[in-house]
Amino acid sequence: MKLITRDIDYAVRALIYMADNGNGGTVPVPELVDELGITRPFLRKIMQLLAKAGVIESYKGNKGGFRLIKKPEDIYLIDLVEIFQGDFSLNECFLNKGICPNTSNCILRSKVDDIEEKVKKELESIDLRSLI
Amino acid sequence: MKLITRDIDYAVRALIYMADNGNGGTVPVPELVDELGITRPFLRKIMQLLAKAGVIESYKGNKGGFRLIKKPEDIYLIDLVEIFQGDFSLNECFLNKGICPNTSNCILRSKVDDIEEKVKKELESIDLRSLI
DNA sequence: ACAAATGATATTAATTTGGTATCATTTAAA
DNA sequence: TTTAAATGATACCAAATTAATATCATTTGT
Repeated sequence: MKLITRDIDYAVRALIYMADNGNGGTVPVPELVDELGITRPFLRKIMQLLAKAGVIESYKGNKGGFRLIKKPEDIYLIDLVEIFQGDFSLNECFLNKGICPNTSNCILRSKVDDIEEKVKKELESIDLRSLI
Repeated sequence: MKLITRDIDYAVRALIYMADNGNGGTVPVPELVDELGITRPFLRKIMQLLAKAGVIESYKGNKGGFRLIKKPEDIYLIDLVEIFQGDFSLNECFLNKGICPNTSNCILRSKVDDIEEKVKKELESIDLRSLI
């Protein structure tokens, strides 16, 4: 089971590179591809998502690229997890689409919910700055 | 991201049913199928794995079935997770098969490792008895 | 002998994840 | 004003994982 999927991992690398090397200006995807060794089309998709989510902003056209909007210390791992995976959840009920007549299993759910809360708090406490 | 996959969920239901209704004797798969609404071939595979792992034991032939070996209070959620998913790990390095020249990302790894440890401790603290 | 069970294993189907391709649009600069 | 270099949007494809099925051999109580 992966907590950090490949797109999140790549997003972290890209954002860290931008924080370190952007100097307030834009960084184009081809530069990130060269520096990070991530394939271009996949990284483009990742950058587009980050832009939609308001973590970076895009500049189209020649000499365009992406620029960090938020400060690294204001970007949390939980944000990236939710951008790429939707609402964070370790839990899910399998029995017949949600109506669970099985009390014992609902205990399982609630225990997993507790774990989920703790993991979420951890992810909320890790900001990009602390990863540089 | 799922912490509890379908096979683990089904295993929990089956084991709880056996603990509640087995009375020390064997419970055949067809009975579990009727009671739990899980498909037969899938449940058989799950039971075989649990038997190989030493959580239950099997009796072949007519009037055969499966019987709990361990007491419910000695079966932990971490055991079931590892039976069906292998060693528990939330972590993985993506960059070029492991040799990671990127210090910043190794910080990410170590932070995720910390979270993993905490989740593992939680899973080690939940036994089947507490789910009944 | 037979029916009812598991053992072992191969196969298929569905879902998710990872990755690619294409074309339109925008923009700086020669 | 043309061109090259970039992103936007979106559709598509491939690989991996997860979920489920199918089949046949073996065992065992009656």
